[in-house]
Amino acid sequence: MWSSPDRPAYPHHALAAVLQVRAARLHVMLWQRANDPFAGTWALPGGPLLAEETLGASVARQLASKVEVTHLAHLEQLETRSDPSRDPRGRTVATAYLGLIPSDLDPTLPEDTAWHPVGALPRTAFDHGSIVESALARLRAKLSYTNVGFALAPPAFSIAELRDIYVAALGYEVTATNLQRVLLRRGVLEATGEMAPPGRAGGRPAMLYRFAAPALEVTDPFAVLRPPSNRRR
Amino acid sequence: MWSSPDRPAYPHHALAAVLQVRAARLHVMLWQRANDPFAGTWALPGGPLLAEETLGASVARQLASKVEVTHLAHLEQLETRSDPSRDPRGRTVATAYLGLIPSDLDPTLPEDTAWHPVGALPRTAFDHGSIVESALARLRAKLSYTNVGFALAPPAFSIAELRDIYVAALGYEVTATNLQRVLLRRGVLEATGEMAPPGRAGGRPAMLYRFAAPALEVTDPFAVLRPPSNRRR
DNA sequence: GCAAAAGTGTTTGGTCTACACCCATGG
DNA sequence: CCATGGGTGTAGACCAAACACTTTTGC
Repeated sequence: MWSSPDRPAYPHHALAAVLQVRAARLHVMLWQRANDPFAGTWALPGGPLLAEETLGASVARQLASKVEVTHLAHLEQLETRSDPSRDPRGRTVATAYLGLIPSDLDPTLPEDTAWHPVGALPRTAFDHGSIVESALARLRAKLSYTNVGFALAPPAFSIAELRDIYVAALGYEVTATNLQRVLLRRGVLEATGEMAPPGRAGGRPAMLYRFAAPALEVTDPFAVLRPPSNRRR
Repeated sequence: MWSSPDRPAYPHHALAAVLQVRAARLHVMLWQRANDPFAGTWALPGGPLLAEETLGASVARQLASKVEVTHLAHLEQLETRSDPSRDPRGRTVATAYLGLIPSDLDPTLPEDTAWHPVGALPRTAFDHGSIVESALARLRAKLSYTNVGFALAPPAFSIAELRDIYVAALGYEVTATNLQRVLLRRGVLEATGEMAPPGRAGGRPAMLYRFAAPALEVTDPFAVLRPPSNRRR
């Protein structure tokens, strides 16, 4: 390390707010601290940034002890927290990431780790509660103008299943009709050609869809103030 | 410091991409490095995070040596860069901020510091070129769905002047007519009641407007997938 | 045939773009 | 009274919300 009095150095942590829709509710993965400070409260998975890794690699490495990394369909940087008093033991800087896991996966978690509904968090450690809020806000915003849904949905799904995922993540009602039309028009979804078997009570079998792109894309970049159209030369 | 081999510590830098519209073009403030590495190239203002300050305070402090901090109408965190090789001298982590200065101000800069059009950057140091790109993307996105314009515009302005600012920042044409209507309908702008004197060539005098709120607000949060309206009970 | 569930047709409302036109000023 | 620039009126495109209606299944 090449720190000095006027170039002080601090341990840097990488944290992850990993979100998944489970049983029609959005959950966040937390682990329960055994030791002080904040013993007994719940914290985001994470840990120190090592010498030769980027923050992104660090988050992936730390999460590997919780879930298989291949289950993470999306990972993006959220924000960096630097309040000198955020850790009572001494100064740390922490960079938080948002991670998303498709709803069809159910990774086996370590003993101390569990899913918690984002609407009913237990007592949280450090500033982790407000980081979860940030993650939630980011996800909700991006569901509207990107295709992030791909990271919450299974590989194939009916529109009704997708609607349940969006409702859980957004926290308000969305109709299947409009969701289908918005996403199909934008080319975010495409039909697989398969059908889902009807439920036990009968009903028309649902067509199955998939997300057209397996990575994040901005699908509606300009809310307003669009660039001029080129219909006139 | 309480670092250890498995909790390594790194100097942490705070950087600022300060943008301003000058002469109808968007510029970024850069200073020219006198020493290696990257001697002669241009870098973002910034410096080490000190022991008792937050990143936000650090950016403000570092910028104070370049411009009066009161000139900064807006400052927000952008992203954190952690590539181990981003500084050839040794590992650093850097958190970049976006700063905005209204177009009517012309702070006197230090000798080594100058404004550069974002469309024609000189050779840049470290990863600072790509940080400027990030800042630009963030500003352009937020011009569309927030009132950030307040941080680029003077206290009062005609719609034509505001349009010139938006055109410079967005990089494409915007008509004064539509800009006025969009921003007035949303309540982002309000008339001051004053008029601008007509130009030397005559012409109808312009009404002067101001931004209704002096701080960042999200004015169009949901591009699509809006929550259901409550017009029916 | 009837209930259940999926999907389509259609209406309505809202918002933005584009462009024609009208207004207010200096020479 | 005409050129110059600012502002308004209005038509058209597009998009999404809402909701009625049709389709397809199990019983």
